[in-house]
Amino acid sequence: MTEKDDFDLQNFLPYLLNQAAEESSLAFQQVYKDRYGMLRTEWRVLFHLGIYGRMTAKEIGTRSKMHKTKISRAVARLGERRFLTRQQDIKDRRLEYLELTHLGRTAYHDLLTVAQTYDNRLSASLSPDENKVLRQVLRKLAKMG
Amino acid sequence: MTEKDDFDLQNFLPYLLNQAAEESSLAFQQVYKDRYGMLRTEWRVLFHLGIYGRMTAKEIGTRSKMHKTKISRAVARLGERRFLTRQQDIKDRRLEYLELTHLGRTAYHDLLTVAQTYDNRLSASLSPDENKVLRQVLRKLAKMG
DNA sequence: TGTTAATAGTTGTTTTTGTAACTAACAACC
DNA sequence: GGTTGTTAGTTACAAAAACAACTATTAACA
Repeated sequence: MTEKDDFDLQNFLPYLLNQAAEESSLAFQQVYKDRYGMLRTEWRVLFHLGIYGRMTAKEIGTRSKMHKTKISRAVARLGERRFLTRQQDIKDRRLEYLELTHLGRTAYHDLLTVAQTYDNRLSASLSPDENKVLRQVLRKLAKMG
Repeated sequence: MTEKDDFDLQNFLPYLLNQAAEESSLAFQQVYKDRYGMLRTEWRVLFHLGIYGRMTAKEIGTRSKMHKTKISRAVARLGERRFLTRQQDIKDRRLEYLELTHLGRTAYHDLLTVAQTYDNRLSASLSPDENKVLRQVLRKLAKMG
């Protein structure tokens, strides 16, 4: 992409990434939305706790790069619906440890199965090399500024 | 990703794609926002008209897969700010042909330059093979269901 | 032609998100 | 110990997106 006139929106990386991201998450979104009435921020918090275990909102923020207000709201909603419990740290009362309840773990495992199936389906449409390169490059891009 | 316990959020394609998309569009977003007060939908419409020329809102929708209400509002705002003109089709008065004004073309060319520089910078951080595979795979993913 | 269906685009209302300002608790340091 | 600065998390308000219902116009066809 050096000539001005050659420019194609379909080759502009941020645009292309966005299209692929949107398209590829649509079907999964349908599941967590229809089955549990969750938003994207909410399944993300659920998965962070499901995968990495008990942690604070701050830690979720560091790992996911989501803004703290998003996390705060997602946690509040997941708490109301009994998907997680919140427990204040006694030493530092600003901190709250979040942990999935039985209900939360059940939802997590259910969605995990869906996610895995879904990811496998996406992977299957790509060659082994495409898969490897894609994930590797995406991780690189996700880290840049 | 076959074992349940192996699941890593950082390897789940929809999540990974979203992270990369968000990160990679941040700096560009800053430019069209700060320089022209535009939203994502607005620069997209601007680019569609800049690249492909005069067309209707419907055609933009088909090409971009954006919902018609988003397009309608983006067009309205770009019109108010004199970035484009709207001209009703005489044969079919439901249709309106959209076309960039001189002001619109100026903004388009300015942002195009930024986009190209930006895309080049992203490309430069990847190998030629990574670049090729990435774009090819993203286009494939953007088209699937 | 008259009635029904389809299409292009808009508007109104509700959800979500983004931003900034806020509270509560702790830390640092004089 | 009292001031000042930080940090974790929440809340309030403004901006944007999603969704559904709407208008105006054309197409289809009995």
